[in-house]
Amino acid sequence: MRVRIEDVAKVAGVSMKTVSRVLNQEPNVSERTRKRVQTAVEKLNYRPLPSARMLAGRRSYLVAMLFDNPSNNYLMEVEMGVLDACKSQHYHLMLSPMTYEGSVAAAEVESLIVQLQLDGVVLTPPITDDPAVVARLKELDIPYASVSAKEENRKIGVAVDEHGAVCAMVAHLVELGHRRIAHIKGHPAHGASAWRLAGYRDALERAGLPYDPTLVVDGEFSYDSGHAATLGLLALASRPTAIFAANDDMAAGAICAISEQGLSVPGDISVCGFDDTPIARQIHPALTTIRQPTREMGRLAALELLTEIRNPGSGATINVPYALQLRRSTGPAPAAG
Amino acid sequence: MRVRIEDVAKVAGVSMKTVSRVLNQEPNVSERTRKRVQTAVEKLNYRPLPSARMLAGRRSYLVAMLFDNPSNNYLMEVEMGVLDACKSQHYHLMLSPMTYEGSVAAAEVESLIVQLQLDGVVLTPPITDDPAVVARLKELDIPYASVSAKEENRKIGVAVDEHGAVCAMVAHLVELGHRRIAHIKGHPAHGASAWRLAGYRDALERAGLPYDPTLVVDGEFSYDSGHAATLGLLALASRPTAIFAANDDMAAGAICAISEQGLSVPGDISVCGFDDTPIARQIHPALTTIRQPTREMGRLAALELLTEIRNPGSGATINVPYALQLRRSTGPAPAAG
DNA sequence: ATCAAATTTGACAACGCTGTCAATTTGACT
DNA sequence: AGTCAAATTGACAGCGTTGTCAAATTTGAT
Repeated sequence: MRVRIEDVAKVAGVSMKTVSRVLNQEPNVSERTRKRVQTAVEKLNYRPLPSARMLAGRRSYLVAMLFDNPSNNYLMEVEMGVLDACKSQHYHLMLSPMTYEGSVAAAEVESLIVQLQLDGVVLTPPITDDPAVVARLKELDIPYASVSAKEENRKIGVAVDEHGAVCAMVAHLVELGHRRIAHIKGHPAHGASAWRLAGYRDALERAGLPYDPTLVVDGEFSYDSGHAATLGLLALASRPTAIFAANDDMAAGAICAISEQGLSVPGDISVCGFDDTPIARQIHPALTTIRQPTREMGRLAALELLTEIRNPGSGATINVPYALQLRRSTGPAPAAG
Repeated sequence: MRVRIEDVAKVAGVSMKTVSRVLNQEPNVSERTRKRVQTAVEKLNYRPLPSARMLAGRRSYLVAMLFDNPSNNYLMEVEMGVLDACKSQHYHLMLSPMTYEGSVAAAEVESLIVQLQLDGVVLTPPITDDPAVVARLKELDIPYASVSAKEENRKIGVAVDEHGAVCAMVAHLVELGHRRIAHIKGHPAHGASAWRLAGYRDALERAGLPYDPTLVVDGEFSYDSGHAATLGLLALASRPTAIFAANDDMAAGAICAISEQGLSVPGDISVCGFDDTPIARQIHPALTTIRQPTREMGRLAALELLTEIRNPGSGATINVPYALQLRRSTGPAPAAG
């Protein structure tokens, strides 16, 4: 049979509550009784039952990860990192797909938190920047950590210097001699789209190149949107010699569109992406892109969250490094025509 | 404030116990009251508090999904399905990546089960066919469901008729006039590899075509292995006119290898895969492949597991349908040379 | 020795749910 | 209508722990 706190109390000759005090390192226990209780605990090899403490106490030792699937790959990587962190601190993870937007999502989040007594929440894009959800989280005063949130929504979490990364990428294209560099934007709901566009503009300016609005087209992070956007770009009177897509999927779509038009990558047009998802290595030519340590980001975000839970006010935002992955899809600009 | 079962009971006009019955799918509740309770649950957005049920019942209402990452995409789809099923029955999911093989994995599984008091386990390939893990699970006498396990390891779970699917695929190639059809095998640890090979052989036989061992080459489900295997095939004195790869990643590698050699798909060689992962639509030409309802499979496997937990002996294996996805990577065989 | 204040301890009621078992309703058959 | 068994529902007592608050003990100042 299971050893209960009552049994320990009997052996130690004290009340249940006193045993509980010792176990939870509460103050106001004399050294003598503390010793006695500890001896009894060891003798009986007693371990408190988690569910009973959760029920009686306040903490659930439960953390949720909220997501609205941006990409299976990305998500799985982040998830693995979060899982790592939770495991190391004896916390458990709840996964919660959010299929709705705005107020519906906010209500859903609230019920999750309240009903499961969550100790904290990990947010992944694009939920990181859903104003209703973030506002609700603040109202409920529950700790949350974000992965790649916009600056204004980011208190605790992890982020890469996307702006710097994009600048480095564009600088790489400029170095190869490109002067007409197009950009396919990401989905407007993602903070990343804005950063990447801003990085593109700044890099152009830094290189002394003009900003040409006709070279900046809409996309929404999907393969198809990249394909369609590129077709538009190719129809331009004066074609770009390089395309920087806001993510790899769109870059893959761009490469396909270019090939279909009988042009070569990178011979006629260089293409680069962002994220270094597996697809970057699985298309032809392999994609030049930017790698972020996705899994590590999940791990660090969760770690900061747990720190904050344990010690309110101590969580922070961590910056992780990006890395330019040069592959075959970028090359020297064709001789000016 | 938190919604309790008592509140739901009040709204539905029944007792707490009846609400509990509905939540746990217990028998002996009239359809009318069940509906009424469900409405109240939804209206209040109620979710049972895990620790309270664990404490009161003897179960943990916790199920784990064991995996040794075959592919992020596949895994995430299955996971979403499992999550669906769990949510509908008010169960919770534990994710457990298994990085080791054999006895280490078995020990890890055991400690998971014992420490978390798991009620059941969902197995995904290739763990479904890890003899040590399966044996331990049986010893511990804990319910488990498998997704696409080999027949001998499959008691409860879900599977597609892979053999039939492969036959259909090969028949499609034969219909297009192909006579020299190669096969790139999958990773030997996966049951799927064997089924797909068997399906290939049987389909050949059915079509009255000879089985040529030189046209069957090793692969391990990765893009690179498909690429390498294809190079070997192209170097053959008498090239195949079609390649059936055991999964999409390898098929993508095959297409890339063929293009690199200056040949065209499907003009010179047709290529087809298996799984219909996103990459199938993101390469050029789009891949003819076989789609299995991955997410639904996760859902059904979990559902069967929960059925078995609730009512030992009642879980079963479910067969789900496959679908041939015809795209641009297969076409008529080139005129015989 | 006395009393107030500070410290230490304990009794007991939650916490939110399910198991048990008894009460009630339903329905099939006289 | 009347009977009895089966199906459905409800009352209530735990499950093992912690929070609350009052009781007991110790301490320190006179």
